[in-house]
Amino acid sequence: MGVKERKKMEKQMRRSQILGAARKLLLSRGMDNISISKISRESQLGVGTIYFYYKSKEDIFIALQEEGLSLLLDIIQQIHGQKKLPSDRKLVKIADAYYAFTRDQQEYYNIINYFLSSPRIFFNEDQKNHVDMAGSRILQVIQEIVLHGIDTGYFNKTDPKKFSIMFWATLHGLVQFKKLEHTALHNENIQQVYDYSVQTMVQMLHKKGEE
Amino acid sequence: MGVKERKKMEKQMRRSQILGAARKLLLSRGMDNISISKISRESQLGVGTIYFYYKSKEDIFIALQEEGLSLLLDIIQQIHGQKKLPSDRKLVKIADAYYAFTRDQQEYYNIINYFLSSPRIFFNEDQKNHVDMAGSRILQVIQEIVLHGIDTGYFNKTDPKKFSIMFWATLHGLVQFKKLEHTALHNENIQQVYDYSVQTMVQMLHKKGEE
Amino acid sequence: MGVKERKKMEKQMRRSQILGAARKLLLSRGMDNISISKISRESQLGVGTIYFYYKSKEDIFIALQEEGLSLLLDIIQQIHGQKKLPSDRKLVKIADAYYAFTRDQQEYYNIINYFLSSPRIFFNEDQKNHVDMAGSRILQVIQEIVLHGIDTGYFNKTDPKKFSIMFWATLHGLVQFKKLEHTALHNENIQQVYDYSVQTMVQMLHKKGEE
Amino acid sequence: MGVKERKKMEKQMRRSQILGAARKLLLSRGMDNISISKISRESQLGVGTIYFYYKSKEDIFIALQEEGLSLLLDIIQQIHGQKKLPSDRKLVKIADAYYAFTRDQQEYYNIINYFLSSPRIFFNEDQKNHVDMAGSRILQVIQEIVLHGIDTGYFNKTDPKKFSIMFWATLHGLVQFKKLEHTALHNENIQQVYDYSVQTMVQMLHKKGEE
DNA sequence: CATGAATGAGCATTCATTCAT
DNA sequence: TATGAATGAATGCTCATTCAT
Repeated sequence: MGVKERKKMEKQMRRSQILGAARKLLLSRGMDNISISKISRESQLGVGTIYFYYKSKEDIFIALQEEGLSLLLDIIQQIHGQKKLPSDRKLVKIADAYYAFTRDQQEYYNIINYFLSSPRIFFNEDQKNHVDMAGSRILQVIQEIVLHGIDTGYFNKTDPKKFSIMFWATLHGLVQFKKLEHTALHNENIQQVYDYSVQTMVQMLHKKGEE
Repeated sequence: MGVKERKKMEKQMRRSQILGAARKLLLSRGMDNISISKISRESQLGVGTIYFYYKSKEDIFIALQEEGLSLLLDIIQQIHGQKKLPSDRKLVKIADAYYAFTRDQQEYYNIINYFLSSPRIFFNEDQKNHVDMAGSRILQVIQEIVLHGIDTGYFNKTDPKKFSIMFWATLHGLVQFKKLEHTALHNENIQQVYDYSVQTMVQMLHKKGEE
Repeated sequence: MGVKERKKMEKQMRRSQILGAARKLLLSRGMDNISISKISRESQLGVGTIYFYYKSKEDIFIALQEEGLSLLLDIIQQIHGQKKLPSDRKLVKIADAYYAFTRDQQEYYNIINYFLSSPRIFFNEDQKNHVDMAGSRILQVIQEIVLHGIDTGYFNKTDPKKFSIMFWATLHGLVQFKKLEHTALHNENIQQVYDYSVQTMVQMLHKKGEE
Repeated sequence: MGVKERKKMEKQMRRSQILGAARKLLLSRGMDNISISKISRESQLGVGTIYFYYKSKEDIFIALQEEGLSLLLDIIQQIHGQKKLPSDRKLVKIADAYYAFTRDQQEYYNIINYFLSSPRIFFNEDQKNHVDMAGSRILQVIQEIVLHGIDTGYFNKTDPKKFSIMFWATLHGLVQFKKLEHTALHNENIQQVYDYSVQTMVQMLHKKGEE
């Protein structure tokens, strides 16, 4: 019995050994520079071994993406959990947290972003469902906040689902514009635009005249 | 001098010959299927010749991106040029046109998106200035519309530049979410969210109570 | 002794378990898609276990070949057993049965064919005797029929062994030509050639003038 | 002009350099042991170079097969060209020549045989046509001989095409049985069976009674 | 007996790039 | 200028086999 458990532990360890190597490569060299043989070299494991634990390169990417998403989700849920915080503050804080995430966990952001924006289809139906559901949790949290704001009469009535998607898409789009700061955007500071946008969207939710 | 000019002309012709082949491959086979040797075959030019005119594959991509951007810019400017159209209608039409563009000119959209979402930095200083200016013109048009709306008292006062960037980023972000329609978005129709978002943003610009 | 016997039984069971998995893979996925690890997965046994019972992939193929041959032999013997059937009818029926076998049991046919047409020598002395005897039985049956035909004065005198080998080789060769039907054979229907050949060979056996 | 021709010559040389290496590997190690990288090593050329001259592994196989077929065809046509030889003697000589070919040019025989008997589909439609047409020439020669024999009243009337296919298939099948000589065939000498079969088939063609 | 983790050579193919002509 | 032959590293992935437990 102890044997079985140890085996299981070791298996877990190998998986994280592989993921560790992949993560290291991801963080140091970027998405386009990961290959199975590089992971093999980095992890000191044979290529066959990599394939024993992950049945394709995509599976490894998925695991990494899930890491990133769950990291982000944790942050967001931690904010969501602050019962005393009013709904609008929650949205602002979440937006800020996302901006910080894209800055501080750049490569995790990159990997999430990579799959979202690539025209290529990387994942089969199963994989897609698996991954996207993780991302869907984030949208759900925002939706819950909006819904709660509406229910308590704090926010105007609006389609909470549509609003949440717009909200998140706006943040997402703005972050991608960051690299245009000094060219197309003529030195307009993206972070300020980001703050402006968040504020604007949140104000939209507030009942006119009340405030 | 006549000689010099002819030489320059010929050089231009070769470049457009190459670009033509690349464009054909882009539109017919997609981004991931362009390689120098394929361009060589398609353009009836030697690989060496390709390299003489474009020093790397990325340079060709950049040129194609410019094409796509200028295509999009044309559409937008054509809308902008409709003097009789009120500012809010213009914004809606531009948004609709962009959505249509991402649908109908998918490969051009993909290549624009590719550079925008890639974590890598592709451009040297020269290329940056040269290329992104095309994208910047789009934002300028929107900005002009917003500004004109404010100046004529049609829109609320708001930072026109920041608003334009937000506006565009939202559209851009939403289009990228399209691929999540059936997973993370739980079958929420993105086009409807897109319309909702455009409407919402435009309404924000309108003076309260007036309309 | 009872223990020894049970051990032997269990060993047989394991072997047939492995063979069952291999057969399933053979019939469903074809020869080229069998690998030890696939057999391992299919049979619910560890790869090491497979190697314990069969010391190589080829050994498993040989076992499958035997299966196929014995399947074919059964069909042929069933025909041979029809006492009332005249010798010439038997030959025709056997030929037809073989043709049907190559069509309906394609993967068994493929594996038999594989060993027969491969330039490599797969068998060690042991395997040779063991395996080929199955094939040899088929020839014996034909030989018996021919011999009986001659003995009863139904057929001309000819070397029964040589004739049988020629008979079988012709069928075998023709089946292999099937894939040339639309190219080298210029749409000549192989089945018709097959029938023609069988008839021709059988007529050769008949006494001239009689019938 | 001289330059162009030399280039062409050099290109031819490279092709035969590659084919030479492939042939050498084929003859020394057998079909299953050829890989592009082995050809690359053997020919002292980079793998990329191989692919520059042959666009796939299959193309190389085809070239080799064509070599073999044309070798065989030459022999057969040389016999066919002997105007004085009666039709039956021609058939016997061709059969003998084929038997000798399978013995003396074993690896060429193996490669032809390999593709004929493999259940796998190696070639696309184009490649198949290309190759099989070469094989079809052999059958045509036999057919011509049979037809000529019939026309001159030397042979019985029979379907010349069907007969030719049967004739060749029988030879082909018998050669494949060679490896069973000491097992399934119980030491019956295949060459004798071969001779017996050829004689038998040729006699069938002769008018009864005349001879 | 039975396991299944680990291996690493091997596969066909693509590619951006160089360079002698 | 223009060519296209040559390169060889790189890719994702499979597989038969071994061996410590």
